[in-house]
Amino acid sequence: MSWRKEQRRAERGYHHGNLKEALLQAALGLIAEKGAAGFTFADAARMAGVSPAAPYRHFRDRDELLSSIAQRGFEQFEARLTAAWDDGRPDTVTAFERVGKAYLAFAREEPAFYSAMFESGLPVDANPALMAAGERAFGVIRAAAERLAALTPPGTPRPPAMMMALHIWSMSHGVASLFSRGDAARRKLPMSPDELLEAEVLIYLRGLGFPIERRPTTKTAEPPPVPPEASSGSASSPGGTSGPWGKLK
Amino acid sequence: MSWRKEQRRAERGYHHGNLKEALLQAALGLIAEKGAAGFTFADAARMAGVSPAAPYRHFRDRDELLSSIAQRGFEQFEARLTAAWDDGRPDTVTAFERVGKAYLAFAREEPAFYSAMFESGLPVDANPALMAAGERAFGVIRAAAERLAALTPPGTPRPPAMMMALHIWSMSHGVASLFSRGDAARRKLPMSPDELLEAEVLIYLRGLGFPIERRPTTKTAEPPPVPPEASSGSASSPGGTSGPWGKLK
DNA sequence: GGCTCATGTAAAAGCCGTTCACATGAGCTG
DNA sequence: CAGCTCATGTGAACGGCTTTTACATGAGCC
Repeated sequence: MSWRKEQRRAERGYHHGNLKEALLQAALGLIAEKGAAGFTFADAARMAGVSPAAPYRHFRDRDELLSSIAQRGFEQFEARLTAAWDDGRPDTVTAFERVGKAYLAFAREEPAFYSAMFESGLPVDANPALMAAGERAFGVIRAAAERLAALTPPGTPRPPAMMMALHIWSMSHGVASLFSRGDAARRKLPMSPDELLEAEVLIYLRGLGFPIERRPTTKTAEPPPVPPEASSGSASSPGGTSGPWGKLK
Repeated sequence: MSWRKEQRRAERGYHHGNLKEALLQAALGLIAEKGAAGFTFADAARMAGVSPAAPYRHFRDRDELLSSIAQRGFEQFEARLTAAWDDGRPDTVTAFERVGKAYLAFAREEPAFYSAMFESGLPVDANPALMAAGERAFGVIRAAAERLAALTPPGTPRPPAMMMALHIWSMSHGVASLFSRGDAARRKLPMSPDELLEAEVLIYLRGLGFPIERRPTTKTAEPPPVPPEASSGSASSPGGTSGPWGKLK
């Protein structure tokens, strides 16, 4: 019955060699499976083949492991947002849209990180490193908003970039939390979360004075804001998703 | 040492008389204090002065108690949104703004309910009654969006009301989750969550073609969209909060 | 007055987080 | 290579939580 543990130990010796990393990986899998709340320190230890007390050599407590994962999550999040922004290429609005998509994609594809980052109830402000990592991720959005704000058409007042960034963040986060995760994703929607967010952002930008076309067919001087690869996984809108609400009504 | 328990029992007899309600109230307080994750079935029992097994006579398990609270929360949420909407009085845009404010106010003033509703990780779709209650609350936003959509100025295409409702919901939820709750509320912001959401919604509506003034001073035919009572608790914008971004920049 | 059944209790099993004394062996030092 | 040290892992134990089970109580009804 317990030969398994002996076997494990025979395979790897008394010392694990890379327990910290193994625990992080195990936790990541467990959180993805059962959520940040359901994740268990003991389970992670079991999965790594060590005793329940072993993790305490690498993390002060369960929360510190969770924080470590959240921090890694923010770092990967920042990297993905930065890649999506691509310094505003090929044009600012297109890149901006891509950042929003990347936000949703991250929430969808990295549920464990997302969960640790936003749904674990961790005291963010108690951990400076964690807060800084989150700040850096938000910095990508803010930088993009700054570039976008500088682009407001002449004649229209220039919105504060910080406010724009906070608006975009709240839209992305709202859509991700409500429609792009877990059970909520199964809600009946007239459009995909990606399309929903895209329309939302485009309408918002038009409200700021940006010349966004109202229908997929009519175009302005700017190139179409959605690159081809972004249409993957989208069930509706065969006419394209470049307008604020595609072919809907 | 244990005379307390005896005393309790002496006060109320062997049977509690209203344990279910007492447990719900106790849980509400505990969740407000320590979050939905930190709340404990045993604690609620202790607070009600009964043994740890007693709650099982009224709730299948801890999750069912949590679900009950979430359901009540959605009902109160719906009531508050309905009151804020006030059937679109005195004008549609004003009432619409008030609904957004009510969303944030609920998140702020009823942290326990909000926590159970949106942060507890409950399997919403597994509980039809809970899902229905949530649907009814969202119905208020949808109804408001329908009225607003019917008001789009002539010449501009009419947006799908459902999409508008989802957009408004995601904005409200995003702002509430990120800036209006717990530690996140302590983040340094250039404006209050209320102002942030108000500006966001107004810019969005302008993007849909609604004639929203760009500055507090310039007015259109519609009355100012913010009633006096809404400015309470707002630290900045002495010039009023009626413009999409007040006196900022 | 006596029955019944909803409601509460005590005890126990199984899990988890956390701590502590102790075991192991990797790597340095001479 | 011998021996020492210290990081890393173990086992046992404590208290707390959830949930189940057998038993106790007494409110309401005939």
